[in-house]
Amino acid sequence: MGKSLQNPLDRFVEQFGIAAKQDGLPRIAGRLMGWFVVHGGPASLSELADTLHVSRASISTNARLLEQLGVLERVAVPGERQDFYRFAENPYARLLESHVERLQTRVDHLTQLMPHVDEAGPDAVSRVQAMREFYDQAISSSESLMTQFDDAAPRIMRAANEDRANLG
Amino acid sequence: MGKSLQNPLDRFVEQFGIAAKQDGLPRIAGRLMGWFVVHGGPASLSELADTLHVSRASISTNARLLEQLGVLERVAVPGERQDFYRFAENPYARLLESHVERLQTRVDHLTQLMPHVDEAGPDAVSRVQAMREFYDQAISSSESLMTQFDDAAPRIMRAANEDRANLG
DNA sequence: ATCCCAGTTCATTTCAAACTGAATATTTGA
DNA sequence: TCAAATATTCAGTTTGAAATGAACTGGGAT
Repeated sequence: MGKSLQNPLDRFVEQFGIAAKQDGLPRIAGRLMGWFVVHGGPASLSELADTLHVSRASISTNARLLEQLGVLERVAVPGERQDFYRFAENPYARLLESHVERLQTRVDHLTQLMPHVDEAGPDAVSRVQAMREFYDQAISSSESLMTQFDDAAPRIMRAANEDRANLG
Repeated sequence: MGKSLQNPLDRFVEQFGIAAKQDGLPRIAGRLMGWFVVHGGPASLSELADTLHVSRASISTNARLLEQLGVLERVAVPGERQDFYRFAENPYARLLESHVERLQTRVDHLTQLMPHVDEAGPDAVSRVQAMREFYDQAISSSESLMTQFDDAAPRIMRAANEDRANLG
């Protein structure tokens, strides 16, 4: 028998797991993300393994993956030896960044292709150019969306200024 | 021995196959799409099975999938019994539409969650709202991008006007 | 009416990725 | 330095989706 899908919170976590697979992430990564959206954290690995009913190894791997993506952050809890993770304050800019990177590699592939595509005829050239334009626009669009969610940009500028000051 | 990755055109097709997997499509669907971007078509199923070295069954299934997504179109070739596919004139608006649909189901999940999330505390409420806002913005962004690639929009408006005229 | 050709469907196989348990490494505290 | 607690890594297993071959269906042509 499967777990109760009655509880709306648990159901959401599972829905997120399914959704994750649709954009190429492991199911557990999605469930973790869903759990943290709801519960926030901080939570230890053992805790998570326990409540999501998966091995500690999977939790470890996938939590680090989400950390890479900027969705989770590792935090220390005073008097505790375990690692704790919590939902990042604002993961959205980072998520868009990863998305843009994926789009960019597509553009790179198209760029590599362009010098050779005329072999396939003039229509091929325009098809490839059209597709390249599409991805370029998609990137611009995502980048401008990023600025709306990016509270890191000001911080970066501040840091750069401080660096400059420290050099003098 | 793998196929020669020397030929830039073939390499591109394979790159597209890999990329497809990253957003949840079968590899063959990606390779098909890549092939059509370059070669345009029309091409018959047998032809495609032959040049991509996959079974006719797979080609059939995946070509129809891409037809669903608006990437390929079935065309008749005079004096030929076989079905032919070609790259759609402008698949990009359709692709964005599918993308928006996926985002929308996420929003739906969040909406279902909202009436129950206060159980998890006030922070949970704001986390969920923040995420919902993010997806809403992403949808708007994709929709406005759609209009740039949508040559159907004018057609729709024209149709609407004609409908109105016919009602009088 | 029958044969042939092409597309689809379906049961089975293949394969890659996810997940796991156990072993290893690392960190902390005594 | 050792022991305990925790995290990571890795080899093996499981799982599920993708791909296949064969059977089935339909639609023309002869």
